[in-house]
Amino acid sequence: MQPQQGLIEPLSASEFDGRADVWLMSPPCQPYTRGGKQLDAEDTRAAGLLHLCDIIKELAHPPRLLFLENVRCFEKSQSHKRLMDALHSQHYAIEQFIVTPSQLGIPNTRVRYYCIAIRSRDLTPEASPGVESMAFEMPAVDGREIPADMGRVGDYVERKGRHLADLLIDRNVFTKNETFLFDVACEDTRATTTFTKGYGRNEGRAGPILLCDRQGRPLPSYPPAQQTIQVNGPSVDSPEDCRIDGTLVSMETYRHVIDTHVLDTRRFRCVCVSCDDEAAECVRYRYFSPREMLRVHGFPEKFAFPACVTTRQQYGLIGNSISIPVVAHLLQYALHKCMLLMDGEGRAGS
DNA sequence: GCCTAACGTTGCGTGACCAC
DNA sequence: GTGGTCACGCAACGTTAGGC
Repeated sequence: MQPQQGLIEPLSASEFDGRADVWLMSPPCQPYTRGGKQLDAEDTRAAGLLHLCDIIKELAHPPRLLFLENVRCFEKSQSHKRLMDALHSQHYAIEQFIVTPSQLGIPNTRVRYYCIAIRSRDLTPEASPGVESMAFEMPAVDGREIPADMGRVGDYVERKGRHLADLLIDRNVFTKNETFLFDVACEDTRATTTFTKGYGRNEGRAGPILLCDRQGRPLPSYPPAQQTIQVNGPSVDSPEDCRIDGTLVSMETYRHVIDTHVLDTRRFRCVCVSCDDEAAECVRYRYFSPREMLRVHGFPEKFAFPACVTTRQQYGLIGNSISIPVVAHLLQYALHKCMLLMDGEGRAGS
């Protein structure tokens, strides 16, 4: 089967019916993200997903597994309600997750919403009751344990190479933003904020920056106290009570998922570069390299962009990407449940 | 009211490329 | 050489929700 590119809206139900057992979806996030206007279903970029919601209701042979990824806040949207209605109409069993790579021991926060919908071949509502749930924990997969230890940023960064010096951030960035709390990571840091599409060009506001020396080599710990004027700040996603489909999720439940700054409260800091003595000159800050970002997102070491893709484009693509370990973990969980369901069907049919 | 985060957005300048 | 088009990068700016 060849990959195809095109609009979803012109396609009819017959072009989907019975064609695939698994649908993997990552619809545009702009209608739902806090960074946008949150036009939800009114945003033209939601049209493809909403069309698929209508299509699902019409299918005689719906996919057995449907997997969807989107930003946090999608779960509060009208589009989400339309999706749930469509899945309920086809008697899917629905599980929803709001999780982050830090729950798999990766020192990075990237809170995302995931929906896993599984459907039995038996069309009776009793067999697939359409139950939905929202979880803030990584599910266990076939009894395998989830890593309990949080990794260090030092496990993901490059330590050698002339290109590291090219990643140094101009000091004017810090003098222009004297009160801004940068997310400063060092080798020992065990939590970083989300890398976004604008990383590398939005003056350190689109993700974490790395403490380093003049050659861009990462430093193991934070600089002396006189290098900073403020060391505690708000996390990227502040804790809050979250109401999902009428159910209030407690702050404490949500907090441990999104509030990873409790792991390292020192890392949000204003960067003061006014002191230009020799000691201060030894401490610099740089962007993470595309390779380092790829590692944090779980891409294999052999992955490489085509030569024609500029560094800026690489930042944009990786910042707009998914966390592969998180998606892989949830897909393993979903496929394992599908296998169990098929086994049950086999026994029932024999 | 101010500050901050966020798979932002928009407008403008620049350079490459092509046709004339 | 000139003018038009396009892609790209940069910088400034907008939006919304939530914390303090």
